[in-house]
Amino acid sequence: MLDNTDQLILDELSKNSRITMKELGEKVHLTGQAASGRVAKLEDNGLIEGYTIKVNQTKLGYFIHAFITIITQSTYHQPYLSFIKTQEAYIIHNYKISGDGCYLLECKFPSNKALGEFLEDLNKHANYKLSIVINK
Amino acid sequence: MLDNTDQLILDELSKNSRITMKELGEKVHLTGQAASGRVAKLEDNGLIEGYTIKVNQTKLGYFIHAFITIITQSTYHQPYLSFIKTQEAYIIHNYKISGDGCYLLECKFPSNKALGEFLEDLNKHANYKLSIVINK
DNA sequence: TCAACTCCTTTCATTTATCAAGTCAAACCG
DNA sequence: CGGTTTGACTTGATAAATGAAAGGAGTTGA
Repeated sequence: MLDNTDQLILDELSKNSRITMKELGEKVHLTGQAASGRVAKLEDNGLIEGYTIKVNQTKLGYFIHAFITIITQSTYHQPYLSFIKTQEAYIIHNYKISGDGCYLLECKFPSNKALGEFLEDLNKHANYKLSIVINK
Repeated sequence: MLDNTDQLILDELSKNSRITMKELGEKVHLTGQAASGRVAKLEDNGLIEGYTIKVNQTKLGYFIHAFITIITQSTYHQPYLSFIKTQEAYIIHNYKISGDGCYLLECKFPSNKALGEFLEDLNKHANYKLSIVINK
């Protein structure tokens, strides 16, 4: 269902999704038209979910990247879930997890002040453990 | 340094990085050439770090998405770092963190068997706490 | 006021994408 | 075996996007 050429196409598009179909074709030894057809199939199959960019969050002013493990006191998660919906600017992902905690929240903040205020509000709905990303 | 139009451009490219410059221009009320110029500047400034695709990992056969908190016994992290370099197929990100643990490892695995073997090898170099992603 | 700059638009030549046939090989089936 | 079907690719023609050059409008500062 997914041959070596398709794999190469995914690799190339991961590296540069704005490559022309002609160039992509050259890299995988096809014409642009054939490459384009392959890509269309990968989209139809749902393997390629979308085309996006990598944005440098630090240059956007988000200097803090954090993971917050959430432990909700009660079995009612709704207050927490409602809360984070109001904080979309800071939230990158909210993963429901098994293991130590109920959720793993990946966030970004412009300053310690913003982080502090966020944690204060968060604490009304859940307990947490904070991990700040230092690197990579 | 970054005006509202630039912000809109980043939003549009995040949603679809393969949009044509002409279409992008229409969305932000510029000509294609002007939009193209803006994008070139965003690239030069390093705000746009690259163009990529979102791949459906489940359809690629990676059914398990996990976060592993790493606690190295010794202060010497090299054995762990060398180990994960040999496991690139499974590693999405390796974040150095402050807080509970030394690293936060985001990984993907095709099966519980692969996960199990990975953890067994990992345990030779570090202790860990495993969280499996259930959702979102 | 003038010059230098920035940012945008217009125009045009070039490149790229797209659509419609047409080719080829493998698989299927009487 | 021969014929048909199917899937994946190529070729060729046309429409669309891109990139470069020229120029205009607004801003800044001497």
